[in-house]
Amino acid sequence: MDTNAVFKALAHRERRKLLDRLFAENGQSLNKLCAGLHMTRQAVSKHLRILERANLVATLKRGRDKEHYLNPVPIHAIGERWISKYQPRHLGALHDLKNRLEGKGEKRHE
Amino acid sequence: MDTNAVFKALAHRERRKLLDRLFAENGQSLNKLCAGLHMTRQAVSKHLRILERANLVATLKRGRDKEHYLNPVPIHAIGERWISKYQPRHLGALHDLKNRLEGKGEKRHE
DNA sequence: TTTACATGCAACCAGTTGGTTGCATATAAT
DNA sequence: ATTATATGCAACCAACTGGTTGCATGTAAA
Repeated sequence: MDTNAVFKALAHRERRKLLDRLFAENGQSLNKLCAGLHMTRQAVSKHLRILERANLVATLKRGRDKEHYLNPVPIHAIGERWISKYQPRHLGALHDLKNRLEGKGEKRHE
Repeated sequence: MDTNAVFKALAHRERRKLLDRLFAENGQSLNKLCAGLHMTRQAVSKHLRILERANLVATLKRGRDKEHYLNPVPIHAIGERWISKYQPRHLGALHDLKNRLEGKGEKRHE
């Protein structure tokens, strides 16, 4: 998985909004996804291509529409490998702090 | 919290590497953090400022050194509000899929 | 077969990003 | 006091990003 592509894809409000919309209703067409976004269809298309390259959405051409489907796997992977690393895993922040002060090692990722 | 600033700050390999380094050893000085990165100290300083503005690192001037401390809170917040939303929360992917097919609503964030 | 609609593609452009170099400043060490 | 070290600041620059417009193409509807 291209972690960098995923982070870069997530680093834009409108793209996160698009994911949000697909989460709410999967399989929407380009035109449908454009509604309410303050930019041209072509701009939205570019954003969707970025999400697609990051493997966050998959597409399916059906008739003259292009359906967009959310793929949660890369987000899950980032959560697992990246986010959870920085979080208290056991009994809250105090326990975590204690671990750090004791110098206990942690697995590193990426 | 400025979610966008955090995502943008994370959308760069070297900046994630810097967080990694601070996770491994907190409180490092600018010079120490430069070691092994293929760019000038000034560039690293810029990256650190971006992390600082996103509230991902806090700094403390001590003598002629500037110490950098990791702040895991924004990452935690993103994990809570953003990442976990896209993840199976209960008994694995099948359960999650079942929920979606049943059209159960989920809280939305941002 | 026309006409309308959904999308694709390419050129272009302004603003941002990510890096550099050069110099200034502040603190520590000799 | 002098020298060395750690950092700060500003100007500059190439490359990338995020948007536009204009036109082409493919599919559905009348």
